[in-house]
Amino acid sequence: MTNLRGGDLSRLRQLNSLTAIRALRGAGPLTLSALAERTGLSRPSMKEVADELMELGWVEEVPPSPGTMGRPARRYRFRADSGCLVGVDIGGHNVRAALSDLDGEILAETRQPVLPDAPLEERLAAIDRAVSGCLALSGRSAADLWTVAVGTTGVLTPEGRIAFSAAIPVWTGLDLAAKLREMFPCQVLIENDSRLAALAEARRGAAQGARDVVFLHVGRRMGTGLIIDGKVHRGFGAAAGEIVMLPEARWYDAPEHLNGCEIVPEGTAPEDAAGYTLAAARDGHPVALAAVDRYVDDLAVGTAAMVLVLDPQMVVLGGGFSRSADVLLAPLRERLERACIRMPEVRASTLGDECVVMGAIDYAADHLDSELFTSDAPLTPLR
Amino acid sequence: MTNLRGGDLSRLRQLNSLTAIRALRGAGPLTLSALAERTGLSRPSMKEVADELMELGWVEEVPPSPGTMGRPARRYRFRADSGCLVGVDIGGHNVRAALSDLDGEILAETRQPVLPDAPLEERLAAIDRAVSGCLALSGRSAADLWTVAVGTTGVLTPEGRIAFSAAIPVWTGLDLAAKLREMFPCQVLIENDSRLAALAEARRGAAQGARDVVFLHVGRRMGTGLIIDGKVHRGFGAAAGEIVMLPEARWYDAPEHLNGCEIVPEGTAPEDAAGYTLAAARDGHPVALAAVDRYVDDLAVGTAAMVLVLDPQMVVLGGGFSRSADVLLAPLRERLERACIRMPEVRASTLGDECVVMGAIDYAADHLDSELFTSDAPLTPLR
DNA sequence: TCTACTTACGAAGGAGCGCTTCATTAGTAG
DNA sequence: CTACTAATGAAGCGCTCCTTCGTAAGTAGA
Repeated sequence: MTNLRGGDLSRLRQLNSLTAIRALRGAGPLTLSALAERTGLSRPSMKEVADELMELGWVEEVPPSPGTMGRPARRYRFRADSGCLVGVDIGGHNVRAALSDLDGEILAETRQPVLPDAPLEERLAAIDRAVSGCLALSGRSAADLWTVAVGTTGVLTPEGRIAFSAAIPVWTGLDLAAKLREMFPCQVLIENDSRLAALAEARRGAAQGARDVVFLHVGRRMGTGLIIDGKVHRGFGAAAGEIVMLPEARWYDAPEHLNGCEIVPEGTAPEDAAGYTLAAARDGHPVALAAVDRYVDDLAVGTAAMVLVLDPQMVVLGGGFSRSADVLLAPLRERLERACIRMPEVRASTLGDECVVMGAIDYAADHLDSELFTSDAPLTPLR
Repeated sequence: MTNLRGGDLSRLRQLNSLTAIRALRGAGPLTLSALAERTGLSRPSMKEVADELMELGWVEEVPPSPGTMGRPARRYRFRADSGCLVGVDIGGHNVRAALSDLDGEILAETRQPVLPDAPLEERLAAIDRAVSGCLALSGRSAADLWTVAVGTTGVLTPEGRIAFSAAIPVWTGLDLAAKLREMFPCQVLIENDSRLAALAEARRGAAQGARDVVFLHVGRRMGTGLIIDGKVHRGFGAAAGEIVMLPEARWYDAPEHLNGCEIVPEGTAPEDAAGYTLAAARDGHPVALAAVDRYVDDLAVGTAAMVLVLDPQMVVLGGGFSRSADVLLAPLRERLERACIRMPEVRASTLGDECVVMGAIDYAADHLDSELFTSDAPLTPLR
């Protein structure tokens, strides 16, 4: 919209090349005729565009599909393998990474355990190992890396520093963007992990197709991610979604209802306490059920606030406790039904632990798309 | 982005024509050379484009500006007067309307008083009178109308029905979109009034330039409007911003602190009570100050919720009570400072009573822009 | 009033891109 | 082996934009 550049003839060719790439990315290999039909170009013109894209390395020919009437048509496909994207999830206990092709198709995944109080260097080394592992698994080299997108716990600054992280003490104050740019000689993107999880759910998970989504990370720590108009909403200072900080929203202490439930046996590890309560509730234990009730009471307040503010199409329940979504969903729906003007769909996450890395990859792919399709620069040759 | 249409040569011309129109709309009359420079086209090509736009009626020549060196250059301007937009604000006590040219420049304004409990027909007639008045004042006819954008109190449905209106009882359940389409043979848009006020503040008022804005309508009724990424956020069911419905946000009864303050003299009209308290607070009356304190305490809770959820660049205080913004801003800022992770700017509305009509006009202009600049259809001749 | 200077205008020639058309080629079906 | 189908490749056309250059219409100064 802000673009005030008029066009040259070459601009038209560029437009058509991009349209062709988009068509190929949307559907598998296509023949020239199919491409021409989809892009609205004539076949001869389409041929010329395709030749150019082949020469630049963006597109390649695949063997014609046999068994058709008439002369077999050439087929082209987008060379999604000519680069790769990496998504990283930096959590308290694990660093996860996944590698995908340029279409976001996942090719390799790794996980590196880290202690929450591990020193900075150790965690950064784990990131390095996780990414290297993905590259090795998929037979790629660092030179193939186009974009590394990282999701991390904590409050970020717009520039990619960690303003504050409760889960990873040494993280607070770190200029993560700078560190990562030292490590990876490619585009580096940083986002909050809940926001990336939200994106993943909106693209491949429970909220597929929805353009306005509220993602709730329910676990020992509460977090949220907002998708607005199909995009991650980060806010002016990259601090959107932090309603957990508002006492009246009753989120901050909500998990304590589950963690501190009196039926949890002495000596249970703190990270397993809530799971114990939720499991007991599933079995119908009255004390556990009461605890879950109090938990959902609190959870519903902050959730209703977000729903009333945003009127999203869907609310997705993710995070550790969402493994017990069957216990939580019904009472949450019931409370929201009473509190909200328009009741959104409420669903459980379908992506599980890989949620954040997938969101990171989607985030990287989005960024790539916007660079490709909104830039005025002509297409550059690929290696 | 979703557009998969490749381009013809004519598409290139269309692109360049639109670019030229946009350049002309952005800056006043321009010479051919200036236009060529801005659009990146060569002068001869620009000439051709300009000729075509003149022929179609989108652009006209203005007399060359004298007193320059060299041969005086032709100057062109966008014919913003070749159509007009109307914005309407349907409130409880008044129907306001404003008429603008296609650039959103306001040419006429009218106001029609209506009683809150007036029958439906009477209010619709007032709308008609308000719009006709604008047309008459500006010497236009209904045929010049391109778009009518209407802001109204109440909760809307996405289709333009009134789901519920507390301020205008007969409004509830009305298919306003259908009624208005009967009345006006042009594009009709309907939005919530607070959202349009928010848009106006973001475009011409206190929040100019900000892309993420929370607008608070503080008055006898509370309301909000959200601007996200520069656009009105309406939500999936057109019910965004209704946090007033959440008891924990403490908005619903907040005005009562001011209305019901004990220093308000017996017999004061209900609509003047809060103003009395606020005025007394400005004069330092301790009881009034305490009431204002309690009011802002409540106001800050819901506001903090929205700020924490969205992390906007700015919060704008509008509505009836914002006339006393000097009394409210400082304590509100103080509370938000404590509650929020990142403190947004907090400002008072600068547009006053015409806020909603202006927002309606901006809304109409946005709609027109998106129709113009994203459509694939070639430019049509203008009468 | 005349000349020099500045700036815009307009016509001519050229290059790039996409379109249509049509003969040719490479398969399958009987 | 022939008929049919569908893709290919080359030729010719038209449109849009570009560059270049001579001309026109003003101002500034002698």
